[in-house]
Amino acid sequence: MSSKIVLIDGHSILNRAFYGLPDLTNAEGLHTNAIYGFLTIMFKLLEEEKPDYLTVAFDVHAPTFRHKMYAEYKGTRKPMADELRQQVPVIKEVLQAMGVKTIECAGLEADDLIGTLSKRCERKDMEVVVISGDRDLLQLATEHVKIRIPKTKQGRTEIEDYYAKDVFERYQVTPEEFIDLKALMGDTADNIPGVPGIGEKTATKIITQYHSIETAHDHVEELKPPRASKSLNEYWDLAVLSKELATINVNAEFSYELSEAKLGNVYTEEAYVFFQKLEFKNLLSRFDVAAPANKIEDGFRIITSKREAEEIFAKAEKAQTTGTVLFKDMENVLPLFADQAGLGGIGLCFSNEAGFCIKTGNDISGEWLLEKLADVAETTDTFSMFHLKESMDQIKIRKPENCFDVSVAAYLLNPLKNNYTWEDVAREHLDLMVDEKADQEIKACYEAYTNYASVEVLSRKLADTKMDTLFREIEMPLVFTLFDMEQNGIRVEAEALKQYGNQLACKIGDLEKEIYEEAGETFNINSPKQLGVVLFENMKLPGGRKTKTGYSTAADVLEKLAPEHPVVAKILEYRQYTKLKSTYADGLANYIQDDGRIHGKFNQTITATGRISSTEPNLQNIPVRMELGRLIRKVFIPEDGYRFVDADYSQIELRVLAHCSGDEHLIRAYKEQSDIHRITASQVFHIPFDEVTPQQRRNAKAVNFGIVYGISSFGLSQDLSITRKEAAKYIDDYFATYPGIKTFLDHAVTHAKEEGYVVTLFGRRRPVPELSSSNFMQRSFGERVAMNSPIQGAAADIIKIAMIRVNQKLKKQKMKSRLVLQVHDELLIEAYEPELEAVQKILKEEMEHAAKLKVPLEIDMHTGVNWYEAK
DNA sequence: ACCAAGGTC
DNA sequence: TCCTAGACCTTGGTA
Repeated sequence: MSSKIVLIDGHSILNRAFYGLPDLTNAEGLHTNAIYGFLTIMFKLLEEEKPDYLTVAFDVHAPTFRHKMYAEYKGTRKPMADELRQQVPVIKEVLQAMGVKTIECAGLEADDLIGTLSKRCERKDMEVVVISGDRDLLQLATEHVKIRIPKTKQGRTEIEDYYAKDVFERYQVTPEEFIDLKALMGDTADNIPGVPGIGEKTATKIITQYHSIETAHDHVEELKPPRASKSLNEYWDLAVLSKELATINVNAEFSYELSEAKLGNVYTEEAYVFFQKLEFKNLLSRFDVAAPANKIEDGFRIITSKREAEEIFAKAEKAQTTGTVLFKDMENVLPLFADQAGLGGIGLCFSNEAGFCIKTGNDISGEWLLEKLADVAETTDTFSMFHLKESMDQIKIRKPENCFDVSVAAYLLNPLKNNYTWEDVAREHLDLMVDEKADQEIKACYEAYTNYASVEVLSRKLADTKMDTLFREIEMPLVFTLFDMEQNGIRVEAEALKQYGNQLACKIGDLEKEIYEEAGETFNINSPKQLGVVLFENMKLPGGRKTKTGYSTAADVLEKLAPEHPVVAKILEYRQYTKLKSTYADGLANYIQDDGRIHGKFNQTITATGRISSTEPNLQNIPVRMELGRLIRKVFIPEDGYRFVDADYSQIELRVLAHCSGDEHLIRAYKEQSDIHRITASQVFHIPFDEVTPQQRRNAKAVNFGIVYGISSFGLSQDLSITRKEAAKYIDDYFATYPGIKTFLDHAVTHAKEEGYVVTLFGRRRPVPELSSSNFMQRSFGERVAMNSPIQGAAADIIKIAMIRVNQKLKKQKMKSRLVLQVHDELLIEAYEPELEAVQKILKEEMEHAAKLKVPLEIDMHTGVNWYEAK
C-alpha cells in the first residue's frame, strides 16, 4: 500500500481559524483562537487521514511574492491583524513541540512549497492530501492529490474534498484549466484581479471551449458575449498577470527531507506543557500520558476507618493551613437526583506531602465528618475552600476570619472569567494538571491540595497586586454576609402572586385576540421572526432591517412605528404583560420554598466590575419603573411582626465620580445642593438655578448618566433623540464646566492603555484587553469600560462595606431584624417591629459612612408592609 | 447553544 | 470609515 502525506497551508488555515472563531485569550493575555482552530482542524484531519507523513508550510512573511505583486499593483492588501500576527510564532513552536515538520522558504509562497511537494510525492507514488482555505490550490488536484477546503457553515466546520474529477464536476474544467478560469474571473479573496466584466459563468464558458486564456485570446474575435470579447482584448495584460498570480510553481527549488516529516506521536510531554499554557483544556484530554509524573498523587490516601480519620483530623486541627472539599455520595443515588445525594466524603490536605480522602460509610457518618471539619475550621489558622459559601450550610463556621475562599481570590486576580473552577486554579496558579479520568476520591484529594497550596500562592499574588486588603476586609467578610442573605430569603405571598398572574393572563388573552384580528392572521407574537414578517411584509408597515436574523421588533423600533397602525401599540402592551407573567408571576412562583420564602443566590464571582449578581431567581431586576410591573412588589412581604426598611444611595456613582475626579465644581455642587441634575443644568447651560426648565434638567440628567457609562455623543444623542452634533455640544459644555472630570476620565483611559487594567478606590482591578484591539469598535468599548469600571466598581465596593457592617451590627446586637436583599445601591431589611428605629439608625449610619469621600454619601430610606410600599 | 427581547441599577 | 452608553439575568423561539 502506498504511503500518504498531509500538507497543510499554515497561514491559510490560521487565517480561517482566526476569523472563524471568537476571540480567545489565555491568562497571560495572548490571543489563542487561531492556534486553537488550527489545531482542531489538524487533529480532525489526522484522525480522518491517518497519514504517514505530515508537513505544514508557511510563507516567510505574509504576504509575499505573487500576492505582494498584486498588493503593490492595487495597494489594497490589509496588514495582518496584531491579534493574529502574535499567534504565528506560537503555532510554529507548538508544532515543533509536537514533532511536526514545518517548512518555509524565502522567496517562495506556501502555495509553491505545497505544489512542489505534492508533485514530488506523487512521483514517489504517494497519496497526497492538501489542506488549505485557498481555492487556488485546486489546480494541484489529481487522481492521487486530494485538496481539502474547510468551510465554516453556521459555526460548524465542514470540509469540501476535491480530486481532479471533483474539480471538473464543480467547475467543469480540469485542475490545469482552473488556473485559466481564475485568471479570467479573478478572485478577490486571493487578490487575483481577473478580467473586468467576466464572471464565473462567462469564464467557464470560455475555458471549456478554448481550455486556456492564450487560445481564447487567439480567437478573441469569436468570443461569444461581445462584451467578453472586448474585455479580454482590452484587459489582456491583466489576464496574463492574473494567470501568473494564480499559477502555483510546482518545480520550486528547495531542500526537503521526507524522513523529517515522518509522523510520530504528536502528543508529547513538551506539547502538553504548551497546551497547558495556552489553556486548551479540551485538547488536553487527547494526551493519554496525563500530567508528567506527579509526585503529589503518590501522597494521596483514601481513608475509610474512623480511627485513621481521627488521627488525620487531630493533625489538621494543629495545621497552619488546611484545604478542604466536600463531595456527594453519588454511588447510592441516581444521577437525576444528584441534589438529594448525601455526603460521600471529604478531601483534606494540610501539607505538601499528603492528601486525604475520608469517605462516609462503615462507622464514619456524614454528621461526624462535618463536625470534625467545623472543629478544624476553627483551630487551623487558615481554612481554605473553593466556593466556601456553598458549603456553609453543611460546615458551621465559627471563625470567619480564619477562612480563605480560593474562588474569590482567583476572581479578584482575574474578574473576567465566566466561571471559576478549582481545576483552573490548579493549572493557572499551581501549574498542576489533574487527570480528568481520575476517581472522585483522587479528585477530592487534588481539590483539597489545590485549596491548601493556593493559599500561599494567591495570597502573594493578591499582595503583589495590592488587593490583599480588599480581599481580607471586603470580599471574605462578604462571603458570610451573602450566605446570611441567602439563608434569610425573602417572604413571597404565593396566593397573591398567583392572582396577579391570573389577571395578566386575562389581559394577555384579550390582547392576543385583538392582535390576530387586526393583523388578519394568527401567529406566534412571541416570535420576533414571525412578528417581523407579519408587520413588515404582510402588513407592509414601513421599517428597515436591523438584526442579523431579520427585522428588529425591539420596543424602541415599535414605538416609532406605533402611529402607523393600532396593532403596534397592542403588541407592545402584549409584550409587557407576557414579560411580567412569564418572568415574574410564573417565574418567581417556582422559587417559593416550603417556608414561604424565596432563597435566591447572590453571586460574588460573576461581574467584571465587582458588583454582586443575583440568580435563581434574579431578585435584582424586579420591576419598579412602570406602575403595572411595580405592583408585583406588593407580594414581597415581611414576616408577621416585621416591617421592611429599604434604603438606597442617592446617585452613588456620580458622587464617586465627584470624589475620584476631585473636580471642585462638582464637589461644591454636591455640598450645596441636593438636586444635582438641576444644578448641573444650571451650570452647564449657564442659567440661574431657579430658571432651569424640566427639559433642561432631563438633558442634564442624561448627560450625567452618560458620563458614568463612558460617554459618547452617539449614545447620548440616541437617549435624548437629538442630533449627534447637539449631543457633542452638551458633552463639550459639560467638560468645560467640570474640567476635573475630563482629566479624570482621560487619565483612566491612559492608565488602562499603559497598564492594561483599571483600578477602583479600594484597589479592585479590571483588565481591559479590548484596548489593544485593532478593531475600532472593540477599542472604543475598551475606552468606555476604562471610564465606567472604576466608578461602578468603587460604588460596588462601598455598598459591600455597608452591607457587611449592617449585617454584622444586626448580629452583634442579637437583633431579629435581618438583611434580605441587595440591589446594587439599595439594601432591604426585614426589621422586627420593636427594632424598627434602631435598624433605621444602623442603616443610615453604616451606609453613609461606609466610605469617607469628598462629597457626602446620602441615602433615601422608607418603611412599609411590603416592598412596593418600602421603596 | 444562540439570539432577541426586556427587566433592574 | 467602523455606528456604539456601563453592569447583569431570564425568558421564549429557533437552529
